[in-house]
Amino acid sequence: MNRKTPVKRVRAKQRRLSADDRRSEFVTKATEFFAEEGFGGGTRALARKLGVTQPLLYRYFPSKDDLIKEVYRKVYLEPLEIGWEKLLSDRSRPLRARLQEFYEIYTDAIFNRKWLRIYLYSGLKGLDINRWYVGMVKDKILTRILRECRHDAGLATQSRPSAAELELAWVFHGGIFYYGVRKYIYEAPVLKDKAQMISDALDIFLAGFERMAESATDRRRAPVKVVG
Amino acid sequence: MNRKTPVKRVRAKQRRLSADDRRSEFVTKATEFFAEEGFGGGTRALARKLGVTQPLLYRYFPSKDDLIKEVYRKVYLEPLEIGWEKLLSDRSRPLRARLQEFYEIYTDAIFNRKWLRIYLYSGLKGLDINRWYVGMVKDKILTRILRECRHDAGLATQSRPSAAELELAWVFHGGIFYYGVRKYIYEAPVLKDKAQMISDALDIFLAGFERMAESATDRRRAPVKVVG
DNA sequence: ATCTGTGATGATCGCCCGATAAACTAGCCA
DNA sequence: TGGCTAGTTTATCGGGCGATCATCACAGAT
Repeated sequence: MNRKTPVKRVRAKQRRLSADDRRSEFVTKATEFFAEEGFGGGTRALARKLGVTQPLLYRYFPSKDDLIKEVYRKVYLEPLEIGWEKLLSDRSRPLRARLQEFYEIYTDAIFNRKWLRIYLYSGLKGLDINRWYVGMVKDKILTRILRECRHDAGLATQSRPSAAELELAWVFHGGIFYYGVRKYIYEAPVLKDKAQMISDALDIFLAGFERMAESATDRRRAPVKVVG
Repeated sequence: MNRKTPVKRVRAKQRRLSADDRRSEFVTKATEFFAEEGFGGGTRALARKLGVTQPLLYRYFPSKDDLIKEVYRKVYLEPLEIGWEKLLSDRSRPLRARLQEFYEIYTDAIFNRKWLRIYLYSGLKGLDINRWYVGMVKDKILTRILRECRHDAGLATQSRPSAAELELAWVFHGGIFYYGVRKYIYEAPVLKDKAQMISDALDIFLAGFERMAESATDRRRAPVKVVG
């Protein structure tokens, strides 16, 4: 911004940061704060963490709710910067390798205490942005994965995935997601090697999909149902 | 319970319930209340829901925290009344049928808005009872399932499950659990037929376990790892 | 009918919360 | 140097919170 200061740059300014920098710094720290304390955490405690006084927050954000909304925006948009669309759909590479790489990168982005906690808090509040995210996972990740699986199995890729297919993908996706919850929310011991967990989960998902595809090809029936 | 009342039982008492009944009624309603509002919900609003005044709560519970603890106890112990130990270990029935029935009953017990919300709230707070429950799922459910799987595959059942086996079971279990989260927390559309979801998930889990067991029998190697 | 113990309430305390207004202060330009 | 403006703090308000206490109301014993 308006940063001239031709000379005398010697002493860095200790406070008085530019408004934009200050704002984004506040949002970043507020994200960590609310991740730990929940959104019931007080503005005074937050200000203490920021090293400023509480009323100063209200110079940058009209209300606590507005600050919280910015926290959501930041957190929810973070993992979207990966650009997974191309990664998943790049048919010059084997499907399994694409899926393995995608889930390694995706979980690198969301498997941390901060992201998972804010995600769960907002999910419990039933916020629109949470519903939006879940819908996006369905449309941009699971549907895409299923289309690639169908292509790989030599099936038609036009039609939308069946409800049973989608559920299979959700259970697979949720199983991986729950690894992060166990590790960072429950703080329970998990298999150290995240990549191997993904690999094993992929094994059984792909095997399951093939099986479902076969039984759907042989005759037009619902997937195997062998309840005793 | 000094409940004599030899005659005159005609008119049921409209208020003035016995202390124990009142207490458990409070805990039940408080569970619903905190499930919706979170534990930040106020005692006044809770009392309004109960149809009494706020100070009355303090006649039955020394503090809000004590009431909350009773809510936890009630919620966490609820699904344990099933008696799954025998169900899972009854080798007179086929393994798959046992697992199918167990997960249908277990999810009947925990897949509701109340249970899942309280569980997630307490998980985010990092409460001991939550850690205890996660450990119990591991020891009493997953380890047992894996032992039965090993028995079914003709493997030794003495040794504790390997970390990779446990992770496989966790991903499977977590995938099913996440179905409930999607339905009752995110309120997202899910496959209507819960039993079929369980059946499909079981298919791929059992197939995955067999595969892992085979590769572990052939040579003592880690499960297939086919990253391209 | 009166007494007594307990279920239930009204009034209130001290505290912390989100938010506001006024006062102060540091950097910028004439 | 003397303002002007924007960043920051001090003081404070109204309100809701958890919790307490004195008081009221009612069922059962006498």
